[in-house]
Amino acid sequence: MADTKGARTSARLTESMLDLIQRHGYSGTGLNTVVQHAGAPKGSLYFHFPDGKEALGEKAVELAAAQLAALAAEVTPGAATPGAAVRRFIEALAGILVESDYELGCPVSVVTLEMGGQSERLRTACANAFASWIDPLAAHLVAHGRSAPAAHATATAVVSLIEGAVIVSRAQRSTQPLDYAAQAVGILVDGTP
Amino acid sequence: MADTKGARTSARLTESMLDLIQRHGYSGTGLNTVVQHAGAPKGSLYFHFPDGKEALGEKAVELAAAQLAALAAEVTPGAATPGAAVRRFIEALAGILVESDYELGCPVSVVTLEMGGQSERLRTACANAFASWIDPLAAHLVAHGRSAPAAHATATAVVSLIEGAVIVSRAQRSTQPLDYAAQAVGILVDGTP
DNA sequence: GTCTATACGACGATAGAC
DNA sequence: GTCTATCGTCGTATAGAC
Repeated sequence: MADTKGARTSARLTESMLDLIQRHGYSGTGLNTVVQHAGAPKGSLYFHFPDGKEALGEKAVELAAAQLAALAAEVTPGAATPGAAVRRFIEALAGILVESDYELGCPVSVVTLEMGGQSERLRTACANAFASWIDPLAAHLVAHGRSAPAAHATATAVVSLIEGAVIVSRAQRSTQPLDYAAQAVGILVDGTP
Repeated sequence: MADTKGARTSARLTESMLDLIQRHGYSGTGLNTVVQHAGAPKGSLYFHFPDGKEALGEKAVELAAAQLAALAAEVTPGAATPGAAVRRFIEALAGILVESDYELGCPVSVVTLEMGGQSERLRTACANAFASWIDPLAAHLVAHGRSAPAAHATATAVVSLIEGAVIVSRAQRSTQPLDYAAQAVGILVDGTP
């Protein structure tokens, strides 16, 4: 079971990195804090992540992408229209934001803004994370009759809108911007207010 | 002219802080780097900003708000519709992004995400910055016949959309997400694709 | 108003024992 | 695989001369 335990330590480190990035950003998150938060042995960090902080950040971004995809899969089935599905997703995000007392922001956004110009590895990870949200949504819109180019454009705008609304909501400590984003999504995706 | 020189030093420090926050985030920007970038005497920092980094960050956020308002005032007059005005603004942002080789992100977004949960002072400064963009846009929409609540909702969504599109554009090193945002703004604001 | 010097902690990362 | 100890650097902030 040595591998299993090692894998769990690695996973806990990644989860802690993700949680702390959401709260304090990438540069604001120290590796000492990460191992402490994970309850992991400090000496194990560079065993599991020989490339150091950058590799850990990359895994955290990938985990964030997977977690939000899972949230979408959990919350959207049964929605009447694509727009309704997206609005359910936005409501779920608003719930997370309120539960955390507006301390959780999007880790992909903040890593993009802090490290996009300095680490090609992290910038690519963030670009892939955004694509992992845009592409399935675009495919869903195509399945509902949109042309592929229009679907891609709309899906990109919807992801951008949600991303921005999370930030404005956090700044204002209110879910109002997310609510307005949900309204706008109805117009953009379903064509009805 | 002692005051004038002091004021210029203070202004240069604020401008440098703003520039560096856009590139490396708040935590990633060291005060040593700021004074060096500003060509300012190191000993002068805590004379002009007795409250230290937090005060400097606050001024940088306020400067960012003013600079983007000035950009809007420069670029939007003469537009046929409110949506066309916003689209001109988005094109200007895309130009800045390309000229900087995708190194400049929104300082308000990144400060919100990094420090919103830790510094009430910075969180408030960011909320005020967002409001300073939302409120005039909402007023403009009211002047074009919208009801006040609808105008506020649409203006908030538009600012969120632009904010998010800047981030996604930076991650993808492409202005495409901003272009799609401009299309979506046409639908949301003017009601025509 | 600005200077130099420095306090003091946290940072990421590494070495070598076990 | 994990431990402790530590390296060198950089961070913010302060002190006291001028």
